[in-house]
Amino acid sequence: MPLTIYEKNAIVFKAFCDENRLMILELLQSGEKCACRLLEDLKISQSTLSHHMTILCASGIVNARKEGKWTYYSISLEGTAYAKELLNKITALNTTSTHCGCD
Amino acid sequence: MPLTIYEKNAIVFKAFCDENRLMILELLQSGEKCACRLLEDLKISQSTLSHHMTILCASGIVNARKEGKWTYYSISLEGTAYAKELLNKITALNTTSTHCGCD
DNA sequence: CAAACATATTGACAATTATCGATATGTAAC
DNA sequence: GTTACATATCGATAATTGTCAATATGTTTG
Repeated sequence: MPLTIYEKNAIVFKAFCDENRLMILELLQSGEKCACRLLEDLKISQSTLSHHMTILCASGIVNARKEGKWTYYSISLEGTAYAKELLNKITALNTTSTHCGCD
Repeated sequence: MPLTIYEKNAIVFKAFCDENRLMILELLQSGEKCACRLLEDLKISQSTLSHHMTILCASGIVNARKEGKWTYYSISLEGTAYAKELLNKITALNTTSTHCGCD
Protein backbone atom coordinates (compact mmCIF):
# COMPACT_ATOMS: atom_id res chain seq x y z
CA MET A 1 0.00 0.00 0.00
CA PRO A 2 1.18 3.53 -0.68
CA LEU A 3 2.35 5.82 2.07
CA THR A 4 -0.01 8.47 3.41
CA ILE A 5 1.01 12.09 3.18
CA TYR A 6 1.54 12.01 6.94
CA GLU A 7 3.94 9.09 6.68
CA LYS A 8 5.83 10.77 3.86
CA ASN A 9 6.21 13.96 5.83
CA ALA A 10 7.27 12.07 8.93
CA ILE A 11 10.11 10.49 6.92
CA VAL A 12 11.53 13.93 6.18
CA PHE A 13 11.76 14.82 9.87
CA LYS A 14 13.15 11.46 10.93
CA ALA A 15 16.44 12.98 9.83
CA PHE A 16 16.38 15.30 12.84
CA CYS A 17 15.00 13.18 15.65
CA ASP A 18 18.00 11.01 16.39
CA GLU A 19 21.09 12.05 18.27
CA ASN A 20 23.56 10.33 15.95
CA ARG A 21 21.93 11.73 12.83
CA LEU A 22 22.15 15.24 14.25
CA MET A 23 25.86 14.67 14.85
CA ILE A 24 26.28 13.44 11.29
CA LEU A 25 24.50 16.51 9.92
CA GLU A 26 26.78 18.71 12.01
CA LEU A 27 29.80 16.99 10.48
CA LEU A 28 28.38 17.53 7.01
CA GLN A 29 27.93 21.25 7.63
CA SER A 30 31.59 21.78 6.83
CA GLY A 31 31.12 20.07 3.48
CA GLU A 32 30.85 16.77 1.66
CA LYS A 33 32.42 13.80 3.45
CA CYS A 34 32.83 10.11 2.77
CA ALA A 35 31.46 7.51 5.16
CA CYS A 36 34.88 6.50 6.41
CA ARG A 37 35.59 10.10 7.39
CA LEU A 38 32.29 10.35 9.28
CA LEU A 39 33.00 7.06 10.98
CA GLU A 40 36.21 8.44 12.47
CA ASP A 41 34.29 11.06 14.43
CA LEU A 42 31.42 8.92 15.66
CA LYS A 43 31.27 6.21 18.28
CA ILE A 44 29.17 3.82 16.21
CA SER A 45 29.89 0.80 14.03
CA GLN A 46 30.21 0.93 10.26
CA SER A 47 26.90 -0.88 9.73
CA THR A 48 25.10 1.48 12.09
CA LEU A 49 26.48 4.48 10.23
CA SER A 50 25.31 2.98 6.96
CA HIS A 51 21.84 2.58 8.44
CA HIS A 52 21.71 6.23 9.53
CA MET A 53 22.93 7.37 6.12
CA THR A 54 20.10 5.43 4.51
CA ILE A 55 17.58 7.26 6.69
CA LEU A 56 19.21 10.63 6.04
CA CYS A 57 19.10 9.99 2.28
CA ALA A 58 15.48 8.78 2.47
CA SER A 59 14.57 12.05 4.17
CA GLY A 60 16.02 13.96 1.24
CA ILE A 61 18.18 16.02 3.58
CA VAL A 62 21.38 14.28 2.51
CA ASN A 63 22.71 13.44 -0.93
CA ALA A 64 24.96 10.48 -1.67
CA ARG A 65 27.52 10.45 -4.48
CA LYS A 66 29.55 7.37 -5.32
CA GLU A 67 33.06 7.79 -6.55
CA GLY A 68 35.24 4.72 -6.84
CA LYS A 69 35.10 2.83 -3.58
CA TRP A 70 33.92 5.85 -1.66
CA THR A 71 30.48 7.25 -1.08
CA TYR A 72 30.44 10.98 -0.43
CA TYR A 73 27.59 12.46 1.55
CA SER A 74 26.49 16.08 1.64
CA ILE A 75 23.63 18.21 2.86
CA SER A 76 21.10 18.65 0.07
CA LEU A 77 20.03 22.20 -0.62
CA GLU A 78 16.82 21.01 -2.27
CA GLY A 79 16.01 18.60 0.53
CA THR A 80 16.73 21.23 3.13
CA ALA A 81 14.57 23.78 1.36
CA TYR A 82 11.77 21.25 1.09
CA ALA A 83 11.94 20.43 4.81
CA LYS A 84 11.77 24.12 5.72
CA GLU A 85 8.79 24.61 3.44
CA LEU A 86 7.12 21.58 4.99
CA LEU A 87 7.76 22.84 8.51
CA ASN A 88 6.17 26.14 7.55
CA LYS A 89 3.08 24.41 6.18
CA ILE A 90 2.73 22.02 9.09
CA THR A 91 2.92 24.72 11.74
CA ALA A 92 1.05 27.47 9.90
CA LEU A 93 -2.09 28.75 11.52
CA ASN A 94 -5.12 28.99 9.28
CA THR A 95 -6.12 32.57 8.61
CA THR A 96 -9.75 31.69 7.97
CA SER A 97 -11.26 32.08 11.40
CA THR A 98 -13.40 29.18 12.58
CA HIS A 99 -14.62 30.48 15.90
CA CYS A 100 -16.16 33.73 14.81
CA GLY A 101 -18.51 34.58 12.01
CA CYS A 102 -18.89 38.24 12.99
CA ASP A 103 -18.12 39.72 9.58
CA MET B 1 22.61 12.95 33.72
CA PRO B 2 21.72 16.02 31.69
CA LEU B 3 20.64 15.78 28.07
CA THR B 4 23.13 16.52 25.34
CA ILE B 5 22.39 19.32 22.92
CA TYR B 6 21.75 16.65 20.29
CA GLU B 7 19.15 14.95 22.46
CA LYS B 8 17.46 18.26 23.22
CA ASN B 9 17.27 19.17 19.56
CA ALA B 10 15.98 15.72 18.66
CA ILE B 11 13.10 16.22 21.11
CA VAL B 12 11.94 19.27 19.17
CA PHE B 13 11.67 17.33 15.91
CA LYS B 14 10.01 14.31 17.49
CA ALA B 15 6.86 16.39 17.11
CA PHE B 16 6.98 15.89 13.35
CA CYS B 17 8.11 12.31 12.88
CA ASP B 18 4.95 10.47 13.79
CA GLU B 19 1.88 10.13 11.62
CA ASN B 20 -0.62 10.74 14.41
CA ARG B 21 1.21 13.80 15.69
CA LEU B 22 1.20 15.30 12.20
CA MET B 23 -2.56 14.74 12.07
CA ILE B 24 -2.95 16.41 15.46
CA LEU B 25 -0.92 19.42 14.31
CA GLU B 26 -3.10 19.66 11.22
CA LEU B 27 -6.18 19.74 13.42
CA LEU B 28 -4.62 22.47 15.55
CA GLN B 29 -3.91 24.63 12.51
CA SER B 30 -7.50 25.83 12.59
CA GLY B 31 -7.06 26.94 16.18
CA GLU B 32 -6.98 25.87 19.80
CA LYS B 33 -8.82 22.65 20.56
CA CYS B 34 -9.47 20.56 23.64
CA ALA B 35 -8.36 16.94 23.81
CA CYS B 36 -11.89 15.59 23.52
CA ARG B 37 -12.37 17.49 20.27
CA LEU B 38 -9.11 16.10 18.85
CA LEU B 39 -10.12 12.62 19.95
CA GLU B 40 -13.26 12.81 17.83
CA ASP B 41 -11.23 13.14 14.64
CA LEU B 42 -8.56 10.54 15.37
CA LYS B 43 -8.71 6.77 15.42
CA ILE B 44 -6.71 6.37 18.62
CA SER B 45 -7.58 5.84 22.27
CA GLN B 46 -7.76 8.60 24.86
CA SER B 47 -4.59 7.46 26.59
CA THR B 48 -2.69 7.33 23.31
CA LEU B 49 -3.79 10.86 22.49
CA SER B 50 -2.64 12.00 25.91
CA HIS B 51 0.75 10.42 25.26
CA HIS B 52 1.12 12.20 21.92
CA MET B 53 0.10 15.51 23.49
CA THR B 54 2.83 15.06 26.10
CA ILE B 55 5.41 14.64 23.33
CA LEU B 56 4.06 17.59 21.37
CA CYS B 57 4.23 19.77 24.49
CA ALA B 58 7.74 18.53 25.31
CA SER B 59 8.84 19.58 21.83
CA GLY B 60 7.62 23.10 22.52
CA ILE B 61 5.54 23.06 19.34
CA VAL B 62 2.27 22.81 21.24
CA ASN B 63 0.98 24.73 24.23
CA ALA B 64 -1.45 23.34 26.78
CA ARG B 65 -3.92 25.48 28.70
CA LYS B 66 -6.12 24.03 31.41
CA GLU B 67 -9.58 25.46 31.89
CA GLY B 68 -11.94 23.63 34.17
CA LYS B 69 -12.06 20.01 33.20
CA TRP B 70 -10.74 20.71 29.75
CA THR B 71 -7.22 21.05 28.45
CA TYR B 72 -6.93 23.22 25.38
CA TYR B 73 -4.03 22.67 23.01
CA SER B 74 -2.69 25.08 20.45
CA ILE B 75 0.28 25.50 18.16
CA SER B 76 2.93 27.60 19.90
CA LEU B 77 4.28 30.52 17.93
CA GLU B 78 7.45 30.61 20.01
CA GLY B 79 7.99 26.87 19.75
CA THR B 80 7.38 26.94 16.04
CA ALA B 81 9.77 29.84 15.56
CA TYR B 82 12.39 28.05 17.61
CA ALA B 83 12.05 24.86 15.55
CA LYS B 84 12.45 26.82 12.32
CA GLU B 85 15.53 28.55 13.68
CA LEU B 86 16.93 25.20 14.77
CA LEU B 87 16.27 23.66 11.37
CA ASN B 88 18.12 26.54 9.76
CA LYS B 89 21.11 26.06 12.04
CA ILE B 90 21.21 22.30 11.67
CA THR B 91 21.13 22.36 7.89
CA ALA B 92 23.25 25.45 7.31
CA LEU B 93 26.43 24.99 5.35
CA ASN B 94 29.54 26.52 6.84
CA THR B 95 30.76 29.43 4.81
CA THR B 96 34.36 29.00 5.93
CA SER B 97 35.73 26.78 3.21
CA THR B 98 37.67 23.77 4.41
CA HIS B 99 38.84 22.30 1.12
CA CYS B 100 40.49 25.33 -0.37
CA GLY B 101 42.92 27.84 1.03
CA CYS B 102 43.41 29.69 -2.24
CA ASP B 103 42.77 33.19 -0.90
C1' DC C 1 -21.03 14.22 48.56
C1' DA C 2 -22.16 11.37 44.65
C1' DA C 3 -22.30 10.99 39.74
C1' DA C 4 -20.59 12.30 35.35
C1' DC C 5 -17.06 13.94 32.65
C1' DA C 6 -12.13 15.27 30.84
C1' DT C 7 -7.63 14.16 31.06
C1' DA C 8 -3.41 11.93 32.99
C1' DT C 9 -0.99 8.00 34.54
C1' DT C 10 0.08 3.14 34.96
C1' DG C 11 1.19 -1.38 33.41
C1' DA C 12 1.46 -4.57 29.75
C1' DC C 13 2.32 -5.66 25.20
C1' DA C 14 3.19 -4.85 20.17
C1' DA C 15 5.71 -2.48 16.75
C1' DT C 16 9.46 0.02 15.33
C1' DT C 17 14.05 1.46 15.49
C1' DA C 18 18.99 1.29 16.80
C1' DT C 19 22.78 -1.39 17.23
C1' DC C 20 26.31 -4.78 16.27
C1' DG C 21 29.03 -8.65 14.18
C1' DA C 22 29.30 -11.20 10.18
C1' DT C 23 29.03 -11.40 5.47
C1' DA C 24 28.29 -9.71 0.73
C1' DT C 25 29.27 -6.51 -3.00
C1' DG C 26 31.92 -3.73 -5.58
C1' DT C 27 36.25 -1.01 -6.55
C1' DA C 28 41.25 -0.25 -6.68
C1' DA C 29 45.97 -1.89 -6.28
C1' DC C 30 49.31 -5.15 -6.69
C1' DG D 1 43.07 -12.82 -10.16
C1' DT D 2 44.05 -12.08 -5.37
C1' DT D 3 44.37 -8.86 -1.69
C1' DA D 4 42.93 -4.77 0.54
C1' DC D 5 39.63 -1.44 1.23
C1' DA D 6 34.85 1.10 1.43
C1' DT D 7 30.27 0.50 1.93
C1' DA D 8 25.90 -2.14 1.99
C1' DT D 9 23.09 -5.82 3.55
C1' DC D 10 21.65 -9.53 6.65
C1' DG D 11 20.30 -11.60 10.92
C1' DA D 12 19.92 -11.20 15.68
C1' DT D 13 19.14 -8.66 19.73
C1' DA D 14 18.53 -4.51 22.63
C1' DA D 15 16.29 -0.25 23.25
C1' DT D 16 12.74 2.83 22.34
C1' DT D 17 8.25 4.07 21.08
C1' DG D 18 3.27 3.49 20.18
C1' DT D 19 -0.78 1.49 21.69
C1' DC D 20 -4.59 0.11 24.63
C1' DA D 21 -7.44 -1.08 28.81
C1' DA D 22 -7.73 -0.02 33.39
C1' DT D 23 -7.31 3.13 36.93
C1' DA D 24 -6.31 7.58 39.11
C1' DT D 25 -6.90 12.59 39.48
C1' DG D 26 -9.28 16.53 39.29
C1' DT D 27 -13.53 19.32 37.89
C1' DT D 28 -18.25 20.31 37.39
C1' DT D 29 -23.06 19.33 38.20
C1' DG D 30 -26.91 17.73 40.56
